[in-house]
Amino acid sequence: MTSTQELTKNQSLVFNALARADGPLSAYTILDQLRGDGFRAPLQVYRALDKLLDYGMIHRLESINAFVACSHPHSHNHSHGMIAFAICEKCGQVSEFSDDVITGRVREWTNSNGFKQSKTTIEIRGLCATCGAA
Amino acid sequence: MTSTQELTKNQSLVFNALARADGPLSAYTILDQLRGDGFRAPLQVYRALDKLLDYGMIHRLESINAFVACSHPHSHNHSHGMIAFAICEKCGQVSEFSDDVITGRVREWTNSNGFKQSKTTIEIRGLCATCGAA
DNA sequence: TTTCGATATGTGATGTTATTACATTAGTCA
DNA sequence: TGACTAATGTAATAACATCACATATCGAAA
Ligand SMILES: [Zn+2]
Ligand SMILES: [Zn+2]
Ligand SMILES: [Zn+2]
Ligand SMILES: [Zn+2]
Repeated sequence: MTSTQELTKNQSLVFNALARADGPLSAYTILDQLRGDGFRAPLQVYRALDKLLDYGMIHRLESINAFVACSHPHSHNHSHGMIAFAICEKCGQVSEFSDDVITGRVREWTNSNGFKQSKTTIEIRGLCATCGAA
Repeated sequence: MTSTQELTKNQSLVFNALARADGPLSAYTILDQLRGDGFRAPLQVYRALDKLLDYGMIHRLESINAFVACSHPHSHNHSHGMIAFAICEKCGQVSEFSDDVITGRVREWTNSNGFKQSKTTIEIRGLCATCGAA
């Protein structure tokens, strides 16, 4: 499979739920939203999420146990660096960005410590500009 | 309270469990270790963990739902920057470090985006030097 | 076209992590 | 003492995730 996927029925349903949401969703929230489409069990959601993560179409936010559609439309890969997420704890808005300096510093640390990195999580929690101004 | 704490009985028990462990522990693993000391319920552990987190004596590893004693002995605060963790997925070893450049870049992003940061998670998962060599 | 293997799906049960709600106990300080 | 706060005990429940097993779908090889 290439980076542009032919999604299965369940994968499409889960991806569309995330794509139309205005923020991250938990697996169980997705399940509830898709009950009308025949979803009955958590595993139907988790299996689709796993594939979508593989394909790079969504991200998992470790610090809030939730999932979000990738905000880089039509380019479902981040080959050039680690991704950071800024998560608003009030409205749920998630901003995704990549910073080469951060990526480089992490690589320097892992290289000089012999650590073989497989996945890196960078999540900033706080208040977005809108919510912080209120 | 200052940064050097007089811990309560439960807080001491939980902290000591983490301090003597060779890696991160889940709340329920701590609970099981402390049953002999009279612990019966998860809340006894979670309440102690919350306080120890407040005091900066332990850290929560969001990506593995586990807790680890701070590896900076006798200086339970990290006032000068964000902390990153390198977590070995084979042996569980956790290395804690702080990088001013990373901290600075995150601050630059939040400042220029009006984002009011409250807590930042940086977790690198992979294989430590020992496990990666095997 | 039949057979086979790989992938996807359906479903119930179970495992793991964390919180709510309420009662009780222990220290602190007018 | 009485009033207040912090800490603790306990049961129940909520929230998140996986296991085990059965069934279905699809494409390639024979
Ligand atoms: Zn993305
Ligand atoms: Zn917001
Ligand atoms: Zn620390
Ligand atoms: Zn290791």
